[in-house]
Amino acid sequence: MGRRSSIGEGELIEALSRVFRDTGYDGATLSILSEETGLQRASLYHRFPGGKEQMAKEVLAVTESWLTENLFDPLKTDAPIDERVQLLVQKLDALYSGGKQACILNMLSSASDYEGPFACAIKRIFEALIEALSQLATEQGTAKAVGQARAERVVMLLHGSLVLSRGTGSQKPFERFLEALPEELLGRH
Amino acid sequence: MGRRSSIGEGELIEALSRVFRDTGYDGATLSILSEETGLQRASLYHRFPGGKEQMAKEVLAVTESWLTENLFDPLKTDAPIDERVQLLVQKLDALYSGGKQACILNMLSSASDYEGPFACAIKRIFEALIEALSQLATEQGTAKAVGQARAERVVMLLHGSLVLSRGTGSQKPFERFLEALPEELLGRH
DNA sequence: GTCTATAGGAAGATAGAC
DNA sequence: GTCTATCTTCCTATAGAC
Repeated sequence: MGRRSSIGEGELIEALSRVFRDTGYDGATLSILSEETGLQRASLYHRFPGGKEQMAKEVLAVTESWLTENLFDPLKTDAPIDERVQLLVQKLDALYSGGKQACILNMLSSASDYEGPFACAIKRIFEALIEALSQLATEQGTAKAVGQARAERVVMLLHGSLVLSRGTGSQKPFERFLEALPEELLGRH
Repeated sequence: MGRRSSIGEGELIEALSRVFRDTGYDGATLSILSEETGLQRASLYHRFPGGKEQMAKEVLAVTESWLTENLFDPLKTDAPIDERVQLLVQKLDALYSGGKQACILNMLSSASDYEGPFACAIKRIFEALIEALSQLATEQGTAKAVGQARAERVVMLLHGSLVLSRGTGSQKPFERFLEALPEELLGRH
């Protein structure tokens, strides 16, 4: 059990996520992680004996379950399809702060020792995201293959818009993506 | 003037580009850069007194002029539009090795001290790319705003497909992007 | 469970011989 | 223009007190 001024488990992972998301794996030094969590290096090692690699792994694990509970599952209600697509738009807007923040999946893919530790979780999350969108896309009678293709395209547009927004220093690409999302996913041109 | 066994200017920048593209800015240590170029640390500092930051800057500068000469300008011929779009597809396929390689713009955007040194060049290259595609898109009588939007979308899809291909460990997303590119850019649905 | 202190090594960068 | 050798700083990780 923690002492009085300890940081909570939730806030801890959240702070680590923020650092990995903003600086990437190699840029996330223990000094920064220590500063942002308010814990000393040694305290971080007590909580994560595996060091930085374990921290990133747990961040990814929490990200995965967070997305499942707060994005994928809420999209599975029996509310009208347009309502759920609007929910998707709002959630993505909040998740990436209107395009100001990068995606941790992209940032952790850039790890120099990428082969192995994160690849599996990242792949799983990408596929779960596509699957969730695919279910939305096919619920109005659209053929499965078509819905799947649209879902994959939306995921491409999402991450491409984030890359472009960061690269150009403008939130507009992400905003335009969000605006086009319903048409892209449901195929109403 | 160089000695006999020196690496050429072109190969030097090429080797540096490869490292930055594959490992990101923070992951590109001087040890790796030294190993991949065949030059010792001190030799690299003789050529780039500004250190790693100057190396990345020059890599971006060369990337920009390379793209201008080998991609943007060749698209400005008076050949049939479909022929030029096919050229674009081929060039992109080669540039990213069929989706196996990441984009250096995305990888250098992830630098921990991103503010400043690279932001400007990266932004310029993104805009030049969009502009080049926009010209292609509007040459068949399409409205300027529509062509611009399509060009931006193609750039999003390009980078999104690269992110997705790396994240899932499959070249298919990039391949599907290349296949859809002509329709996306010219709007023939 | 958190801390201070420190080990041990790799990072970026420089000096000076050739 | 390239090298070996070195400097300083920062890194990851551990030891041990509280």
